[in-house]
Amino acid sequence: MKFTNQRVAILNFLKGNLNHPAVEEIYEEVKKSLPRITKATVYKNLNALVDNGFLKEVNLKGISRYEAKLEPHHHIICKTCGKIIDFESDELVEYSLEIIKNYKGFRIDRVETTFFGICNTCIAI
Amino acid sequence: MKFTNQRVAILNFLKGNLNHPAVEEIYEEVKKSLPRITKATVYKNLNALVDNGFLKEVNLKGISRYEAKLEPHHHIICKTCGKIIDFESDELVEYSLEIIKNYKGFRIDRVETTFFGICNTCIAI
DNA sequence: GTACGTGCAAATGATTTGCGTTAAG
DNA sequence: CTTAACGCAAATCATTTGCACGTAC
Repeated sequence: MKFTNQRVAILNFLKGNLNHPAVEEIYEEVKKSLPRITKATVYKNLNALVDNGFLKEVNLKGISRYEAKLEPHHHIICKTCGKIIDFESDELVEYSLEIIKNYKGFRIDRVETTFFGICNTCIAI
Repeated sequence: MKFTNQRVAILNFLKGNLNHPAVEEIYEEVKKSLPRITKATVYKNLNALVDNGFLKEVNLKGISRYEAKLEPHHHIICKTCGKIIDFESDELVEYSLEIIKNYKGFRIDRVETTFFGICNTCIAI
């Protein structure tokens, strides 16, 4: 995989953004430094970066969102505004894998927990 | 909400199918008993049934899939063939909610764990 | 009887593809 | 130099919408 300017710009933007942005936002941001980039290029690069393990994809309501945080972790999602927050708990990962250990029929290699609720901002409104 | 023939047919099909089918499959199946039904109607009804709590939606790789199993449960997904298996563990639900209990900033009301791996069928191939 | 649902066709929106050109290694 | 990636436009695919007609309640 070649590390083109476009790819580096996308990676750098995502390394500094913990909000799990969707394609549109990534495109708008990267366009500031690379005005000739197209959305198709952003799509191709996001797919390549995910396939090569540089990014993780989170799908919410049919829309792909991306994060550069590669360590196993969990997500908390606000059902009202759609905000996604990372939540780290190795303890929860280990407990989940322990629970599934004796399940026959699958070789499990990854686990993720998703919490749903309402964030404080949306509660206040 | 009115319980039309179309809605009942969709609900009944999903109550007898644990494979989390996508819209296309639901449409093809329901069409057998209601040949004049359209895919738009299936979409509208699936949305209505989810909104009214008769179905749950599972999104995998940007495609919506549906299940009639309403109790909190977890999913095991085969990364190779995409098969989704239900996995019940009240213990895991409780443990997860206990872990998140002291997290400030969200009022959590639901949790789901997703396990990823390879199913025995795909391992054998 | 009336509001809600259906069927049809057309629109939308996210994502992908084909291809000639460009640049990374 | 050679191959992968870019940019552009067109295509694809899931899903939604508008509206006249039909039917559950």
